[in-house]
Amino acid sequence: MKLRNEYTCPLEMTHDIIRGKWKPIILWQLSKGRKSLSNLKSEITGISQKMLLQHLHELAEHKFVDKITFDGYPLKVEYFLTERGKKIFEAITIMQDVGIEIMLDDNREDFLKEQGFL
Amino acid sequence: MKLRNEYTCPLEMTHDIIRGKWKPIILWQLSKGRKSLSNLKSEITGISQKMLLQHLHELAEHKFVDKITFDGYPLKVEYFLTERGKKIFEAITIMQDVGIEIMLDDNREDFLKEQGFL
DNA sequence: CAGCATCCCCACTGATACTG
DNA sequence: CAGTATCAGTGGGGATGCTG
Repeated sequence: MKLRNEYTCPLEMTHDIIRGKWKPIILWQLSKGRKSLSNLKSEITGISQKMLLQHLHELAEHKFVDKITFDGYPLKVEYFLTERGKKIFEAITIMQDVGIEIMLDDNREDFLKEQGFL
Repeated sequence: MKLRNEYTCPLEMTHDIIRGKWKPIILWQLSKGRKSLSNLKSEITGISQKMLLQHLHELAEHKFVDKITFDGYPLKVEYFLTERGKKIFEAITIMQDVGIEIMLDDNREDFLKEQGFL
């Protein structure tokens, strides 16, 4: 995700970092606890490994997530939210709530029930 | 902003709507009160009229903002946040806070003071 | 002042194949 | 299982000019 050259407002900074298509869902999944790459890949429908890694790197670069690498085979890595990551997760929670509102407006009540969001 | 065909989670819905480069700043500005198009244009540094209108339309389409059109000349229109708009504005406030954190990490304290964010 | 139409570029994304 | 490299499409965003 390319950052702008000039910022007029800190909000723009955070937004540029979060804008990626899969960023919020990644943060959402990580809020549930530590996850391996393959965990995340199987839990996030439709994401490719490349995008997952790319977004994880960008989130890590700005300290929203961090990871632990374990020695030995098979390879083991765990990703998790930093304090900063937990903080914007609060924002993501609000987005989730609003999303439910929108889908209700859109008559997708059945989908929401089916998926356990209601 | 193109919406996906399939959603696995309401969060993705909200995110797709907010993703646009200028959406959060528009919402931020509107949180201060009703604004005309030219108000917004002059307050948001770098935005073109085309993008401003496009993003306002998309936000209106999903009921984050609404507008009042007044009769007579010169033309007068006022944009404002809906209840839903005020709700995600809470999320945007958090993003602003985190943005300040990030800029502090990045030694942009002087910029933040200069702009009145500290 | 508010709003629409067009043209163009580049960044984001996706698919696929390969390495430790 | 974790991670990198390359290539191709596409749609988001910028510039500009026109209309009521």
